Amino acid sequence: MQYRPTDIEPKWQQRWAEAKVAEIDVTAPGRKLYMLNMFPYPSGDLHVGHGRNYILGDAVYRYYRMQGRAALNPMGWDAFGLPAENAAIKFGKHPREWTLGNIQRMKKQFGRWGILYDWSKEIASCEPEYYRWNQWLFLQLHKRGLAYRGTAPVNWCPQDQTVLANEQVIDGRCDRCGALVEQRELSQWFLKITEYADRLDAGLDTLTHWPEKVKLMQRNWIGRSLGADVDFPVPALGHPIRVFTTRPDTIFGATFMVLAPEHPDVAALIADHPDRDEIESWITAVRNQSALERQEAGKEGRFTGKTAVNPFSEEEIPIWLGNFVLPQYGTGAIMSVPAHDQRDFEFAKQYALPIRVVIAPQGGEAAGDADLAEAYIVKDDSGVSVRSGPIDGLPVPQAIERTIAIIEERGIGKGTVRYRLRDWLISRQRYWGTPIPMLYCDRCGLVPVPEEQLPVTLPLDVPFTGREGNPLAKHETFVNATCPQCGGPARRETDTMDTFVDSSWYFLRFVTPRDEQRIFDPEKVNRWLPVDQYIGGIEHAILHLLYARFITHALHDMGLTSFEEPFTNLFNQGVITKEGFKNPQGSWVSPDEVEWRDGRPFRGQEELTAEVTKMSKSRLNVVPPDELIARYGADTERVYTLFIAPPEKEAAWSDDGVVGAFRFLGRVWQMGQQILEAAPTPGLQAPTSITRKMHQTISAVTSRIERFEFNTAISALMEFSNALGDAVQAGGGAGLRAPYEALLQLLHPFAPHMTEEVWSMLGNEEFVLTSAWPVADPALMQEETVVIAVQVNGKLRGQVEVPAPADEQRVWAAVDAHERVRTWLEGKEIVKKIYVAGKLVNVVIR
RNA sequence: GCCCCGGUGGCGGAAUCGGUAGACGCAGCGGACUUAAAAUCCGCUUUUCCGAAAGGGGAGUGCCGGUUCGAGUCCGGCCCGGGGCACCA
Repeated sequence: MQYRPTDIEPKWQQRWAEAKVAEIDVTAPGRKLYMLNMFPYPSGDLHVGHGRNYILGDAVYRYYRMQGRAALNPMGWDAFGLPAENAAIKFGKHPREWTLGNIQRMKKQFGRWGILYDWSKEIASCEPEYYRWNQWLFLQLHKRGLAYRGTAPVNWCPQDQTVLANEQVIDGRCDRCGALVEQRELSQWFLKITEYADRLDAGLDTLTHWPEKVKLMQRNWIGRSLGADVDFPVPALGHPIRVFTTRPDTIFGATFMVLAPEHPDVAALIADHPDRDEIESWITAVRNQSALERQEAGKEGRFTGKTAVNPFSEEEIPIWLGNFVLPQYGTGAIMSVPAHDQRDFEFAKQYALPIRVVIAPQGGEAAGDADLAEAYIVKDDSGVSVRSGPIDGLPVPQAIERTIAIIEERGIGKGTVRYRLRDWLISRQRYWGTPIPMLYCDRCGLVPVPEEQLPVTLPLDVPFTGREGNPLAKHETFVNATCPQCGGPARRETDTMDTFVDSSWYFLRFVTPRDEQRIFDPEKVNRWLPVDQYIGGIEHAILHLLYARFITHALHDMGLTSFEEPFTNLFNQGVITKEGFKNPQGSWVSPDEVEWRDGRPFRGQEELTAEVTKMSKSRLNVVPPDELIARYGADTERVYTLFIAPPEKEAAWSDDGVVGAFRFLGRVWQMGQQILEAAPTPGLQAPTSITRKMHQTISAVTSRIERFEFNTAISALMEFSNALGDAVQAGGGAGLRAPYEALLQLLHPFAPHMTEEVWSMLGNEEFVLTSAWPVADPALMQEETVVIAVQVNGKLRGQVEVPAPADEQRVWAAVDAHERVRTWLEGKEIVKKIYVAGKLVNVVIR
């Protein structure tokens, strides 16, 4: 019988769905395992690039099931968001309808891949039964001062007509639509993630099973800096201006001060300046610049005409305004040390401000003030302080420490830790999101919606006319409400929440998804969380994972959970790439239209350029799974996807490469038919070499799955299958049933349908419910012979085989018995014999 | 600019501890089966030299140097590619 995946796959998929094999009772006993793939945004059809994430997760889940773990593997939908709204404007379809339709299609696709999820726990963030808890969470945060309304310069996307979080601005552009982001001063809702900056930073040290790369990205994002706050007296103001510096040791070199144009003292400083109007218009211009424009403008500044007093050198230093000083970081004011900071150096050169060298190389001469071509920057003890009074001669680290001590003794400041992290802006002026449960009452001001009135339901009857701001704001019955405090008229908040709020706690909801009384059942959540294995794309390394960690810490502090960190093991898979084609105008061309001439791609007269990029609809380089499955089956796609490359790496999809996986599965299938046909021969054992290979393979595949090395796990299975195939070829299937069944078991997480079918043909009970993971016997893994390499002067001169286990006597006997090797050794003095791991021995001669 | 990660055949990649580099797969070449094609199966496949063959020699993991009996793997210095952050004081 031929291997025909299309005949067998739908049958098993239906069987698994009917038997609800992945449904798990969260109160059932057993050693728990919480597996989770990041829940997707339901954007529509899935392609093979998306498949990698889910196929990988399913393989791991099936493996742990076979290991007997009580495994929870739920799935849901990150269902709010901008694309649904844009689709509504474009196609005239309600975002809800569009979203739910996509969910149905994607769910079907998961089924066709043979992926098992516990659908009884499905959640969609756009449903009131989910987002009411989003609102509840917001109220708890508000109660604790962790949600607040504040006015701040914010990122505004003119295209999407909404504000963006800092995390959503990439190279000064909106990460959704690519429009240049503008700065606007707006009153918005924020979550106070900065309150947790220190714990989010310190917590990274406990995440020992997270990729170093992700932890590093988070660490950089949080941006912890140690330094000092120092007050510089300003006679003209009557109060000092506080600066933050990470290099207090260079304070004797601080020859001027620079304030951000937004600094609160600026107005007072320039009040009597003769060119006040010019300075003010310059400030306005700088404030209206986007972050990108501000940087591209280069360093610009204005002199306020006032001075501050350097508290260490006691000199009067000029106070400048500078576009390169950020209002949001530190105190919005800096002491400038041009000799030892490149930015200050450039500013000093531009405006001819004094430069003073106060650090010299250890054991060397300090550079002359006028001689520097760039700032001299040393942060370790290869630099020492000079011309710095009480810290003269101290290496940099000690000089920093000493200076902070002096600052604190004199009461003019203190050692400080500062973070780059800013508060999380969650207001969105969009319709398709969770309404923020707040009211504006003319009499009582800002009033939270009482918990018992939740959910604040998102009205469905709104018109989608296009770009006129948030349609919610025009919905009369939504906007007009009653104040719960005074009973008077109130206006509802019409901003909705950033969808990253929805995804910052969804993994907690999966345990008790239908609980109508509370956000989750703490007892059950404390049993199942943290998530044991979280799997998703590297693009979430900062945003989602940082927000989820923040909310989990906050819920812990509310006494709702016993854990602070949500994800114990994290795995980030790499993207799938494919060749795409661009015409000379730079737009993408469908591969169907490409003609190859002399090995170069053309469309008509236009020569195209080929580019390997991330698989995506817009680049016209997606491979839809349907055709692939119709031709080769889902098992082939699964095996190929996992075999293609190490899963954390980027991988280029090759249509040619797929057949290798199909052939492999076909051979395993064919072998099954032969074994089935073989006459039963009682007492006949598999050859020792096959048994040994079986145990070696069990051991290899087990450890490789646990380490997420699926590509080599599959290559080990191919090797075993090749060896078993040779044995079947040589002696028929008789006696090979046991190793063959082990092969099926090991292959099952990767190719569940085919292995299930053959398993049942062999007369076994249903695989997915009953089959256990095989165990390797180390004693039976040992090779019977050990190969010994003989080296002379570092050159390999021959190999001899020694019966295992190899000992010295046997090695020399084997060398003697090997004519060629013996010839090499004759007359030479043996210097050293090295035994390695009891396996390979080199005899070294000099 | 700062930080991080890589560089191995025509290609994807393998090589738990420093121990026969190139497993496994794709593509390619040769062959079997077939009226033919597809499918399938078998063999070869880093490179170069000697040899009719069996077989044997040399070189080889981005470059230069070091440690070691032995280096893709460890150390130092470069070159190239990718990613993250980006005026964060």
